[in-house]
Amino acid sequence: MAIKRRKSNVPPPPKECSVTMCMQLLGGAWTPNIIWYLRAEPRRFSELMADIPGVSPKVFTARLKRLEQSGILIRRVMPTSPPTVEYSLTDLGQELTPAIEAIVQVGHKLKRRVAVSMGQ
Amino acid sequence: MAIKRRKSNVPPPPKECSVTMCMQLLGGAWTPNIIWYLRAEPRRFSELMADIPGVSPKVFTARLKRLEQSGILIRRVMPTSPPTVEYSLTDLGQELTPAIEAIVQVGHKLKRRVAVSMGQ
DNA sequence: TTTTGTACTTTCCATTTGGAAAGCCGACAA
DNA sequence: TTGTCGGCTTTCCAAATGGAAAGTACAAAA
Repeated sequence: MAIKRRKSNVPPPPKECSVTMCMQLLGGAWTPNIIWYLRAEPRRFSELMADIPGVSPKVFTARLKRLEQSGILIRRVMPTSPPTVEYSLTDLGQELTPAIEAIVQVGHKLKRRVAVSMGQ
Repeated sequence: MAIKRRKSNVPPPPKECSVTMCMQLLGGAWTPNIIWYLRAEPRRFSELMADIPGVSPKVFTARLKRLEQSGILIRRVMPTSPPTVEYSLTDLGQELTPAIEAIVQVGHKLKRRVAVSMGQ
């Protein structure tokens, strides 16, 4: 029996994939965490790194650099001694916070699922 | 000059990182695309794979399996011949669609940024 | 009996990722 | 002159990732 292939009536299949483009930013280790900790206020390099235990300076600076180049965050060198560097989200970066909030929501439920399935 | 380390007054630092937990699901190649194409209606294996050009069957089934085991989607074998398999989002999976919509939004703007910077 | 269709699975391999550890730089304090 | 601080950078390496290509299983149609 032949099966008819249903045509998709899903809205617009994103042209040249916006999803993929944005996920190449968010995808690497620690990236969403950085945005999460910057969502309320600017934060310094060492503060942010302490917020996110486990990240190495190499990966951490790589992420910050990529996010800056993509216009998600801004890097400001403060005229202190020794110089300190402050990172903050741009408007574009702020648009990602609802995404990360939804991700956190689902993360919570995933944890409950695991907890429940381990409880029996 | 010593610099005072500002204490974070960001809300709750997610305990045992919900962000990271959920990103291990969403992180792999093609994962958000699968959710995107399932958000409106159930869809068959080969349909979904055609929706997402470039994905290999190996990676594709690996993603579907992981998403099923995490309770993001449901796999139903239909009593046809040859058997067909239909995938659909669970309620938990539906909670991810706002996240992916926000990601798409930012993806659009990233593309415009690139387009503009190439135009001059 | 051979072919077709659907949904995978397996093997192999190059590339990418990211962790650990150590080093670097300029300014200032001791 | 040596040490300290903040913010990185570099090197090395093991593990994870994902693509290509081929194979599998089962039922039905030809």
